[in-house]
Amino acid sequence: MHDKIKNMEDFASVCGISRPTLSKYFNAPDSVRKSTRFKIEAALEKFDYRPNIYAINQNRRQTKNIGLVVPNLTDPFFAGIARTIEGLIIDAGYNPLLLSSHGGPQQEITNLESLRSIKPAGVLLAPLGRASDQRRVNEFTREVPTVLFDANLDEAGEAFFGSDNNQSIGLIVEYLCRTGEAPAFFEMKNPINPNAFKRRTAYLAAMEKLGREPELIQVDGEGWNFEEVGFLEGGKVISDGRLRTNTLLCSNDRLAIGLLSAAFEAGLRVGHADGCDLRVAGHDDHPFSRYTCPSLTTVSQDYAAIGQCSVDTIMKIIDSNEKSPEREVKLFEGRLIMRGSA
Amino acid sequence: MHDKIKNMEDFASVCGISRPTLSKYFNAPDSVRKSTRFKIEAALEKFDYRPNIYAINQNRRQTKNIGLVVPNLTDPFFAGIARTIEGLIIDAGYNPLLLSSHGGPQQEITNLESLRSIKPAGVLLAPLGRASDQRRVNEFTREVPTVLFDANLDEAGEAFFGSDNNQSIGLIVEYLCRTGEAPAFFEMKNPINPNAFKRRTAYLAAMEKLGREPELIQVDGEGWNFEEVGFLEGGKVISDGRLRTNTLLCSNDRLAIGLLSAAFEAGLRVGHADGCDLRVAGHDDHPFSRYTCPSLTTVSQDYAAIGQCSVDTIMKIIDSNEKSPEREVKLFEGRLIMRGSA
DNA sequence: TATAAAATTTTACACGCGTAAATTAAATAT
DNA sequence: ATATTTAATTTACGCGTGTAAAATTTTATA
Repeated sequence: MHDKIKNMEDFASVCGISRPTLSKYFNAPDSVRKSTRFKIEAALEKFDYRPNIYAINQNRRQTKNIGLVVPNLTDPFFAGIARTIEGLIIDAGYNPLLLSSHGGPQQEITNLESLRSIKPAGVLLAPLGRASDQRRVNEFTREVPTVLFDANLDEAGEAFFGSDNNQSIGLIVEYLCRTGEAPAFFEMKNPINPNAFKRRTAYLAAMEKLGREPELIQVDGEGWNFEEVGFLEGGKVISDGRLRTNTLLCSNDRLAIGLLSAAFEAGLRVGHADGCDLRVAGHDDHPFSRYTCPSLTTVSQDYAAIGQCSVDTIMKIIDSNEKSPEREVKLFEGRLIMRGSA
Repeated sequence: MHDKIKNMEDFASVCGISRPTLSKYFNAPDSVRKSTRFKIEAALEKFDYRPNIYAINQNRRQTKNIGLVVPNLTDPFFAGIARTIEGLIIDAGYNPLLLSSHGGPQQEITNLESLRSIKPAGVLLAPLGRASDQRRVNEFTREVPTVLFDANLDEAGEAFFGSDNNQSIGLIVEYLCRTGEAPAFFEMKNPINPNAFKRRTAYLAAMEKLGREPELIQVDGEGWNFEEVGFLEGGKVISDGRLRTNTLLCSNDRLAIGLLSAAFEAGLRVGHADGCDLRVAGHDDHPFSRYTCPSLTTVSQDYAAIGQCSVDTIMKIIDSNEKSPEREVKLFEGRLIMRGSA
């Protein structure tokens, strides 16, 4: 049996080359002579050695770590985005570290703190939004190159990429108005997510543009348990007879999912077919929205593009090694997903 | 302004004590004299210093890292479990590292490899199951203290904690038989998850015990997109008139969610009320199962207990610093969650 | 083939901390 | 108050790597 390889020194000697050359190889295999590269790779076959990641990162100017913080991994929507972005980070040759804030501003800060101790080359942050501790998030983004996505925070980070709520809400409002009664807007009174405000504003603008009378149905409810809010408060709205239109546009799919459940229990038929009592639409194209009863008409966000753009940008910042003079903001268009509910 | 604190040496000098004493403090604040502790904490207020995590881990015999690998974070069920366990790991004074295998055996091995380079004190692994590369997983568990949960693998790891499928399936089969027609068992022909086999067997045993004729409805479909399988194949089963009973027990909630959607589109009324065409039950108490139409009757798994037990056990192994002679296996009972669908 | 230039490898030092062993200080017993 | 025990602190060394600068080898040019 071979001797135990304990460190790069040992491995260098069985390769027949010096340790620093090995170090070069591991950082960029093509940076060593082809003949030495073959020697190294032959030895790698025979011995099982891998560089100590702690020793590496202690000495590198920069780690190869990229932090990825999402507001809530329990939401399959964010879980899906996280997965996509993870893949992009790996493709870029970096090591993603996924953290969830679990809906809490304290956890969000804790995540950033623990990322800081890992000295990441950059961070992709989907902040909680309104609930975020803006001061401390800002503090963090001044120290670590950060790109925000999904939810914007005032002047935090080097760039922001998200959805164009004006366009996407406009799209579905236009569709709903064209195919039936004008929609009322169903949302939480005090939404956590800043996109919620944007969508409310976008709804009002879209209705005005179409010459329709807007109607906001703002319900109670705190926290991130949107389905429950949609179910409980939606149920009240239905039973109280507060609906003045047969069409509801929900601020997001999760509210819509709860609302659909409430409508079902109230015996209402939801859909655009003849004989239906109610049309319900959502926003986000949540993974589950295909399997609601009826399936949910919604607007999808272009998360392939948002993810790609976020990763490209953080890479550019890392490579250029300097803060860009101005904060880049780019919004991507949504796509109408027509299904059974509206 | 203060001088920049670059390392523990610098910080020790502004504290007025030696560096090794500081090191002791950071590893266990109570292990230093109270007077020196006050000195340190006063300095911590004034200066912002935190030990370099890479230097720490390079020198410690053991890191404080615990790997946590789940088969698929996109599934809110696992996302919820992961969150629970993460909290328990933090409470135990360790640092959780969450990785998802995204349903792929290759990714699972990649996750274990990347965990190994982090030299974790222990790993909690919910394996893919049948799809796992058992040989390589086993290899890993021989090198790193590992506790399996959710899905068992033959003799891998120091312990396994999961649900007692016999008990839980028995529970719901008994309930369904008692309150209506005996259930057929709806599942995938080639399920990925080993729990699926256990549940099938448990169903057969439960039916036999009750003196009923079992019926397996095994549908095509690959991968982890269970809702889609439930929807597409469930739809076929319904339209082909292959149902000989009005009661279906699904191998898991996600299949049931898809099936409910298919039943809805087929115009079937699902539920246990008069005039309903079909009863559908699931297994797992998936976070969404409350909001299906109708809400899903299911069996909840005791994940608080499974998580707690898994964490306690890995801690015990880490503390005792030795592999226990025999592999511990413990199964927890499920609880019937009665809702509208059955 | 000799020479210059470029690429590669080696030398030498640094990184920031953990920890065993030695020393010193505090607590307890006499 | 002194001797003894125990706890806290310091000395001294090592961990496994990155990297600048020096030395060497290879390649290109004449």
